[in-house]
Amino acid sequence: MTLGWEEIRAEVLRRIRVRDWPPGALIPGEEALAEEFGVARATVNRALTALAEAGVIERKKRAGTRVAALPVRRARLEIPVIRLDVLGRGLAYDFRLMADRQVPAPVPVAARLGLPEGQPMRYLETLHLAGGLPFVLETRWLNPAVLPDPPPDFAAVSANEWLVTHVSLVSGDIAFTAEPATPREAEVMGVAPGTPLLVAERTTQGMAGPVTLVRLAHAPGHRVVMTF
Amino acid sequence: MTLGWEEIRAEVLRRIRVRDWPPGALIPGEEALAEEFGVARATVNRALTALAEAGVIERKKRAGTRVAALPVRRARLEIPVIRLDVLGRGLAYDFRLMADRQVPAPVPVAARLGLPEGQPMRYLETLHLAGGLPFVLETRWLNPAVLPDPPPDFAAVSANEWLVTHVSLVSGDIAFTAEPATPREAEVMGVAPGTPLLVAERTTQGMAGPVTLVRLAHAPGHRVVMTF
DNA sequence: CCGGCTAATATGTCTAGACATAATTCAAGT
DNA sequence: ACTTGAATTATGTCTAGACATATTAGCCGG
Repeated sequence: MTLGWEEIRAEVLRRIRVRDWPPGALIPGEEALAEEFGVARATVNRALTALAEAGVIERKKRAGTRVAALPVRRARLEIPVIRLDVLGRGLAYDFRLMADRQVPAPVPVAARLGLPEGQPMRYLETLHLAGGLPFVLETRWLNPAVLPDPPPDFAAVSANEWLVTHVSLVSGDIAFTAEPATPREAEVMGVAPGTPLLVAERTTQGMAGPVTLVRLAHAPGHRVVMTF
Repeated sequence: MTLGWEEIRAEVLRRIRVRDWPPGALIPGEEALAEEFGVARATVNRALTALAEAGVIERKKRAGTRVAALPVRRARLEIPVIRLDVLGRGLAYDFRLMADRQVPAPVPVAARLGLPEGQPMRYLETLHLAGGLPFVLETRWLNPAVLPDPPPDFAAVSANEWLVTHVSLVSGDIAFTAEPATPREAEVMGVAPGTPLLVAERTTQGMAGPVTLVRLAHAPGHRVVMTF
């Protein structure tokens, strides 16, 4: 039986786990491991590269490879389109466009996106429903420069989904916070004002500049789950 | 100038972004791309493998490579040890061990970890401080089977940090929720009961079974930030 | 028309060898 | 002592070719 790179990764990981190679220790070079396992150096390299990406080891040219002393655990969050998220929970999906206006960007919004203050923006408020009940209230500021002419009908396709399929998003970030429901959120979602809501705030940048700032206020009890 | 795999990845990504290759479309095979870019197939493979890991494309043997129709955006969360998280914010770190008891596992805890009900467990309550102010209240159930004899002094090293460096964690998950501060949390953290708190609940499994279930209640206003 | 076998094909992985690059060590030279 | 530069070394990447594996398309017999 001949070894593949995944088996080598597993074996190296095992030795780290049983503290054969304790945190901070230097592990043998690729050449030595290749000989030990009877494979080409490239195969060892593939395995170690994968472990480095996972944060288990740290590699430096000339200095060699060492076991990460304080392994940074990385969790991956897959952010699906809201519709698929709901369907994935076995619930019926629907949404309602609650507001759609052209408004000058308020200062905090403009600042977050790096746009001039007062720049006209599309403001959208969409309530996503799961099984007929409020699931997420989406409050979105959209840079109209990214929209085609004529603009899409966000009452037919949710802005969430239209953007994913029609705009090339380059980078962005998400921040999760716990916030008391605003009066508006309380009213729309049918909860008491001040109820703790899990809020995700996302900004995204496209190729041609800032695209959107969106606040997703999740219904009480919502859990965002990640595995590592 | 000769092309490397990162440049090929960038070029393929560019073509996807400008919709040269729209979502759902089949892109040329590795052989064809290799010829076009004047590199070996392995180099193209390296580039495409990276894009597939990022969720931009989907690859299947025989069927070829196609642009992901609904690109699932993946965000990565790096979970540092709390001490480093605080120091990284430029604040002084300290912690206080508020409780340390041996208690039979309550049903929900035992169930979440897959341990028999009533199993004796170590219960730890640690308040982490940033700049002298409450930062996180850590409520931890720890499987004593993973502890050495004699057990470490969690008043000297926080359980959070001791576990990372001394126990090989194999897998686990994190869930974020927004919850009203319990009376205990309100008292310890100096906030009004019911204040929305961002709560992270983590379970981790080691090689020799379940390790710990921990609830991290973050001070109001805490943001968990991820980039993608 | 359908089920199953077979051949074709694109990706997945491996090898052996080469050169590139970064980082460290150590020897000069000022 | 301090700086500069060259040799060394481990990882990073690339090549050309090979075989492995999954999946599909098509053929063929019932």
